[in-house]
Amino acid sequence: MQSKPTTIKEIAQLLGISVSTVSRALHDHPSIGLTTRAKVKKLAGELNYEPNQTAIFLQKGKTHTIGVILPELSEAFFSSAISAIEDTAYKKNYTVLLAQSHDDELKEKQLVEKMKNHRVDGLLVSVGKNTSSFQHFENLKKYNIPVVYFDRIPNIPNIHYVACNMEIGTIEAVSFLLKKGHRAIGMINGPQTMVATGERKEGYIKAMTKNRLKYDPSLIVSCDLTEEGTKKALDELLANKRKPTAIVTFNDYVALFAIKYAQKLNIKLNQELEFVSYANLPLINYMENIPAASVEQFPYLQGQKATDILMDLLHHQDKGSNEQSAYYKIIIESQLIENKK
Amino acid sequence: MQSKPTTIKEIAQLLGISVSTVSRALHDHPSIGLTTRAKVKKLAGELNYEPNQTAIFLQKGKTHTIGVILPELSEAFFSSAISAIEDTAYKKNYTVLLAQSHDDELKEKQLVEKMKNHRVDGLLVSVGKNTSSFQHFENLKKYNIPVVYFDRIPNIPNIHYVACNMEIGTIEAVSFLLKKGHRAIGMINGPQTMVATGERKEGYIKAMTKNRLKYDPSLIVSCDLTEEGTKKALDELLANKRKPTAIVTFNDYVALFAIKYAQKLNIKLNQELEFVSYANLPLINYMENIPAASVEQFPYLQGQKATDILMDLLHHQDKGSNEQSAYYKIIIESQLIENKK
DNA sequence: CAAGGTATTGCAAACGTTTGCGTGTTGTTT
DNA sequence: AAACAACACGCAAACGTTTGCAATACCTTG
Repeated sequence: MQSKPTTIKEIAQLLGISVSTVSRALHDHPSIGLTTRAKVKKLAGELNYEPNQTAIFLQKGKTHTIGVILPELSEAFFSSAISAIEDTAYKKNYTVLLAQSHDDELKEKQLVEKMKNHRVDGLLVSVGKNTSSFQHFENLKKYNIPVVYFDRIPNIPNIHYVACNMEIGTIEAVSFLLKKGHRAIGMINGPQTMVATGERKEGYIKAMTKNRLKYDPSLIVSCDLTEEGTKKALDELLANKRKPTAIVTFNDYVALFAIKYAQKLNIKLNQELEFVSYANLPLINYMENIPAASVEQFPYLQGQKATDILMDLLHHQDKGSNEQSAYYKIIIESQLIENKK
Repeated sequence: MQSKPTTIKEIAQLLGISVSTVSRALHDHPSIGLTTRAKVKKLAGELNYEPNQTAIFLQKGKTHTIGVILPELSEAFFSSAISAIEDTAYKKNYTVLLAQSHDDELKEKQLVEKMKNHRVDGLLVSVGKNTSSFQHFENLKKYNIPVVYFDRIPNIPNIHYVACNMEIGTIEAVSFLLKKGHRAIGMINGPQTMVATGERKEGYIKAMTKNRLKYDPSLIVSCDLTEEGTKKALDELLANKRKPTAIVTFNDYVALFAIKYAQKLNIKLNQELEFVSYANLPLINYMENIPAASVEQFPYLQGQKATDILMDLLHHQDKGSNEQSAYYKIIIESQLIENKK
C-alpha cells in the first residue's frame, strides 16, 4: 500500500532509456525526439510522477523557499503581513518557511541559523523588540542570502528594507485635529526607546510648526503601552494646565484603553475629547466607540513589497552584477484614514 | 567575498582524512578516535561549518519539515493556531512550511501537491469552507505522509483530527443564560451548510430539554454572517411572538454586529437584551459593549495538540507498526467564559 | 612470535536530479 | 559515394550527506 513516489529512474528503466533522456524529455529539451518525449510524458502521467524537490534543491543549490522571521504571528499586524507574503511568494512559485522570534534575540539568532541550514534562498525579517545586534542577519550576506527587512527595521546602513514612515501620518493626524478646531492636542506616545516613538513626536512637532503654532512639550507623555500605563498617561494629560481636547495615541490598543477609561470618567467622547490613533486592529469596524481617525500602516502592502523586493533580488543575483551597490529602501507613507462609524 | 558554505568534503581535504570520518566525527560516532574527533570539530567550528540540510533531506528521505495549510492567515483564530504550531514544531526541531488556501478548493489542491513535492514529513490542515472532496488529502496516505486535520475537519472516516466540540460550550452558554433567569433565548446561527451550525443547534436543544423546557424552533434563526444578515436576523428575532431577552450568536463578529445594531435600536444592553457568543476575537478585552460570556474554542491549544499528534505519528512511523488502525480523534471541549468588563 | 581481537579509518554506493560532453544514427549535400 | 550536419540519445559527474562493509593499524594474549 505504501507506494514510494515515482522517480525518474523508474521511468527510464520501464522505457528502456536513460535517466538523462527522461529528464530532458520532461523539460521539453529540444534535443529529444518528439516520440520519446511523448512516451515519457505519458508514462510519467500514468505513474503520477512528481519531481523530488529535495533532489533538485541539492542539485541546483536553490530551494525556491524564502524564510520569514517575525516577532509574533498572532499579532494582527504580522498575521496580515505574513498573509501578503505567502500570497506574493505563491504567485512567484516560492514557498514560505515561517518562524517567530517572540521578541527573543537568542531565538532569533537560532532561527537565522536554521533558515541558513534549510538553505532558504532569501529571508524576510521584522526584527524583535529587544534585538540589539544584527550581526546574525548581516552574516547571511557572506552566503549570498539576501535579507529584506520590513516594518521593524534595524538602524544600520546597507540594507534592503520596506517600512512605514509614521511622520507623515502623524502630521496628517495632527493637522486633521487642528482643522477640526482643536488647539490643545495631546499625545500618548510609546517608550522613548522605540524608533516609532521618535517619528510620532517629530510628526507632531512638524505639524504644529507648519501651522505656526507653538509646541507644548507637556502635551506629549510617554507610556509603556499597558492598560495601567495608559490610564496614568491619560490622567497626566487631563491634569495638564492646558487640558487637551484631542489626543493622538501610540496605537489602537492604547486608544481603546484610553477610550474605555475616558468613558469611566464620564468624559463625552468626540465632544469633550476626541481620539486619533495608529491602526493595528482590524476590527475597529465592529465597535462603536473608536478613534475618529487612524493612521494606516499597510501591513499587507508592506509584506507584499518586501516579498517583491526579495524576489527581485533573487532573480538578479543569478545574472551578473553580484557586486550590488544599490539598496532598496522603500518607505510607505502612512496615511490618515477617517473612521466611518 | 561570496564565501560558499563549508562542506564536509573541504574539512576532510584540509585534514587529509575521508569524508566519512568527518561525518562520523561530527556525529560523535564511537568508532572515531578522540583525537580526530576533536580535530574535526575544531576545524568545523573555525570554518563555521553547518550541515547542508538539503543534502541530508535527500539522503534520509525526511525533511524535518511539516506543511500547514489553512484558509486564512490573517484571521485571528488561525494566526493564533499557526503561532502554536510554529512554537510546538520548533521545540521538536521541525520547521513549518506555510500556505493559505483562501477557501479556494483548487488552490488547496495545488498546495497539497506543492507540499508533497517539497517532501514535507507531514501535514496539518484546516480545510476550506467550500472544499467538497478530500481526495487530494487522502492521496497523501499512499505516500506515507500523515495528515492531521484541525478545527475545520472533513466529515470522513479514518482520519486524525483535533477539533473543538461546540455542543458542550453551547449547552453551557444556554444554561448560563437560563440560570440568569432568561427563558426566551434566541440564537443567531450560521448557514445551514456548516457543521458548526448543527452543533450549536444541538447544544441549544439539549440545554433546553435538560432543563425540562420546551424548545421553540422559531427562536433559532440562521444568518449568512454578514452585517446585513445579522441585522435581519436580529429583526426577525425581535419580531418573534416570544421576544427573546438573551441571544446566542454564531461568533463574535455576529455578536458585535448585533450589539451595534441593538444600540441603534435603543435597546438597553444586559438589561433588555443580553448576548453570549463564540470567541474568535482576541480584543474583546478592549471594548466596552461585549457579550456577557463567550464560548472559547482554544485555537492555540488546537494548534498545539494537532502538532503534537503529527509529531507522534512521524515518530512512530519509523519503528514498526506501519499498519495503523488507530486514529487520533481529539475533541477539545469548548468552554464558556464569562467576560469581565 | 603468531594469532586473534579491537580500535580506527577509508571506500563506495546511495538518495534523485541536472547537464556537459561524447557517440551513434540518420539524412543531406556535393 | 564520400563527407558532413543534424538529430537523438547515453555516460558519467556533480550537488553534500550518510552508512554498510572492508581494510588497516595497533595491541593483547598465549
